[in-house]
Amino acid sequence: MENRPAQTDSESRRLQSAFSELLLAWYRASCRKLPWRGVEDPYAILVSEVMLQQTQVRTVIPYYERWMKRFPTLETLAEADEGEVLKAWEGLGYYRRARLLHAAAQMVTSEFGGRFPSDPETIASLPGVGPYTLAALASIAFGHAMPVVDGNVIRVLTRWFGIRGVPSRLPARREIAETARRLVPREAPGDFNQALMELGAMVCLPRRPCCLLCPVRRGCAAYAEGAQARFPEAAPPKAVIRQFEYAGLVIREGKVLLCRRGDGGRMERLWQFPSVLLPKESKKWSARWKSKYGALKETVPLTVLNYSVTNHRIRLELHQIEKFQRYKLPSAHWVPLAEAPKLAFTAAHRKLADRFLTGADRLHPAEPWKNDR
DNA sequence: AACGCGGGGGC
DNA sequence: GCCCCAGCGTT
Repeated sequence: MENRPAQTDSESRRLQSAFSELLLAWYRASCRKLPWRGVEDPYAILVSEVMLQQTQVRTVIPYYERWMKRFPTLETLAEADEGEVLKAWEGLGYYRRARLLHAAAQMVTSEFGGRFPSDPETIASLPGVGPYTLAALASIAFGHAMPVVDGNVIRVLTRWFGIRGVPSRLPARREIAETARRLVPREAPGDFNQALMELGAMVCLPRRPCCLLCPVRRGCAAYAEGAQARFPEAAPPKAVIRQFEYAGLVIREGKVLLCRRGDGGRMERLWQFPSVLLPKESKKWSARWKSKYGALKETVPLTVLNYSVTNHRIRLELHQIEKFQRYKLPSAHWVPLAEAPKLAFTAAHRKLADRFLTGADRLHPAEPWKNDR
């Protein structure tokens, strides 16, 4: 199957040469005003690009504003401690991004004397900077003609050029990358790249694209065939894994028992209530909880919360534990209630904390039990 | 080359 | 409910 537009070759070439100019003109006339648009500081651009990895603009905006207020320069970020960095990222997800961004700031400070590198190879060596972020930084901040390929670009190019195949697989991926490379102009590559992404975000939508508003609908293979919905080809969905989490709320003497998640696995270094994760719903959860944290008595069910982590669907039950005997505390700490809001929680446990920790010292403090100290 | 990783928004 | 999102690092 040929991957090219439905027009003749000469017609196709003519339309392709007009593609960049029409797209740029559209972008300059009607792009959104975003907090990082028009910014020249490479650090600020890096922050925005890392936040925008797999995260929608709408979600990123408030985080970006707060972040730049708290860490206005590369140095302030480099000097910050990890807890504060994670707190600023709390709720944004993919928490590894925050730690890699932190590491990148420290690397620029320590290895490049605080001067942000401008050559692509050095930019690529920064933690958390992959092919996309490299191209975005290089083109937007430094004017290098490097092609960005993100979800928006994949959708626009597969539709316009009628590129078949699942984009995450090599044949289609290679063709998309090559197409993007051919299109990116020497002049204003940063604007062009942003224009391509803006088109994908505002016009060439995953479902119900607004083709009548599209500046480049002439020449679009999918539009010509009415086949917008077939591009890009979807990969088979991943199986959903169901899990059941049981968390305990233990409060005593104005302190709450909290755990910090370890390295590796998900949501590294974030805080949560002590909990166990089981593959099945079970009334015997407390036995598992006991072997992990300590003996418990007189539990009171408080609430149920459903949430998801990638392809895991988790039903989370929170139980108040009135009597608790600690004998294992691998990663658990007694945290003063006033300190809990300052810690970075996972989103699900943050919801529990906001609901059950505020003013909790005035409720039912758990009682000492047995020889617990 | 495939997989794991968050959370929210839109329909 | 399901799909998607300005991807990256690891295996």
